[in-house]
Amino acid sequence: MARLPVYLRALHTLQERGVATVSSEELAAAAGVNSAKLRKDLSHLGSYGTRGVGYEVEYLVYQISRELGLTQDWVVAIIGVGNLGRALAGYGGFASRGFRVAGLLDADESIVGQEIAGMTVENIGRLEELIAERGVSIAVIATPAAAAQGVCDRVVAAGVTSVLNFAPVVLSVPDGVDVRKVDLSIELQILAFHEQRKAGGPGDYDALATGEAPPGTAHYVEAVDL
Amino acid sequence: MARLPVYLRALHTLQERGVATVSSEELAAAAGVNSAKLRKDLSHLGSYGTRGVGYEVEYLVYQISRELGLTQDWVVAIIGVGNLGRALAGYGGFASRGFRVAGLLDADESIVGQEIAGMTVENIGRLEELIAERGVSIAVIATPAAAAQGVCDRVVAAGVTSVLNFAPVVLSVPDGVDVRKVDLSIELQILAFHEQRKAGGPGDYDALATGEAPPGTAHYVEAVDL
DNA sequence: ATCTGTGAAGCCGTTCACAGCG
DNA sequence: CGCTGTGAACGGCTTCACAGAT
Repeated sequence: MARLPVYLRALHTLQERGVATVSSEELAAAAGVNSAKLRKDLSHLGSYGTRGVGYEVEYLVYQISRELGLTQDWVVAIIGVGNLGRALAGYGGFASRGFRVAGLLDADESIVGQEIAGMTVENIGRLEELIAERGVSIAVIATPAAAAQGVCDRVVAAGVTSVLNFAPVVLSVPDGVDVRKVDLSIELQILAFHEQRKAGGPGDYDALATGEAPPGTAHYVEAVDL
Repeated sequence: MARLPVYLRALHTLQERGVATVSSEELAAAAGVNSAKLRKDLSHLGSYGTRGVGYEVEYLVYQISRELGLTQDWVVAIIGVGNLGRALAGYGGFASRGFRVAGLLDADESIVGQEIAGMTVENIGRLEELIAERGVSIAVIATPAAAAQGVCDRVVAAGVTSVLNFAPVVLSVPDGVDVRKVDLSIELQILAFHEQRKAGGPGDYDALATGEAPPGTAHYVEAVDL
């Protein structure tokens, strides 16, 4: 379930506050979901609650971590060390607790060799070699769009079966490989859509009503990528 | 629809290649969805296809852009200029075409005044003032988790009704305000979950089988934030 | 009495399959 | 004949509501 990480985060917050036990109602509120949904989700992991009382926070944290595979370490490589790759590499929490960054790779010779967040950027030419040597199982693709599919093909050929893609392209991969995508552009566009609905935003309807520039002329807003 | 931006991106790619017309089948493949779904999605915008032929790329680009509200400019403020905020600010495509970054704000005095991507970082104390002056309608929150809710309350009070949240917390907002969340941690955890399922990953089951550290003892993997 | 776990109902998005238009 | 647009069937997720455990 995609909601387990959210529950886990809420539980960690409770844990820090020293809370020992939560009801489904409270936890659901903290996670921003319906309490029935939360109970059903948790019941799929087994019966870890106590009727009349609630869930023991610490125990539940452990069970969800186990279910998510977070009790073992995952070796991550970040490919593409532009602004975003740097931000990812520089984030402290990324390197610790569960996800270990074992490589920063880039194709740009002027970036290769730079020290970033305590790691040296390596040449993407050594990609296959590094993946094998270090046992990388998750690749984070933070390259420009044009390079993403090629990089993806290579990491997959090298044995990686999980890819987190920040490039604004739809990656095609063989069966058995998981791709997840994070796309700022799409999030912004969805917000713009809703924002427009609220305001009944005049700007554009005016333009259309006056017959100003229908289909033709130029690109209307191209996608915004990271 | 959350898929429209994906279609739009695929259409732009086709446009660059000089393709004038696409069938639902082709476009669906490019966007990574089922063709029936694509046709249904597009039919909600109106009848923009031609039976026996397909869709005219340029016309469809315009219609989807309109639907998404991308024919008007959206004014964005980025709050929190850490690694991630910097990456967002530094991305060229962000500043252009549809989303205009009108402010970079931070609470850290040592960052305020710095020039980043051609903009000067401003003090978050002036948040309300800047939002009003510049007509900000979308706030991007890239602060640490602890500050996010406070910042969110302030931007909402200042009139912003769309928030893109990168902080690893569930923001609570009044009705009528849209929040979208981008959370690297959750994406990685979901990947780890699937990865574990594939391999039948021995590591952890071993630990459990040998009775090693059940519930108690320490935090198992805390959430990873940006 | 309280709160979990869950059958059952309801709802919504997806997919099928074809009618109808070009 | 090809391809869109769409009613209808399907399936999964969500929510309700309550039985049952403590």
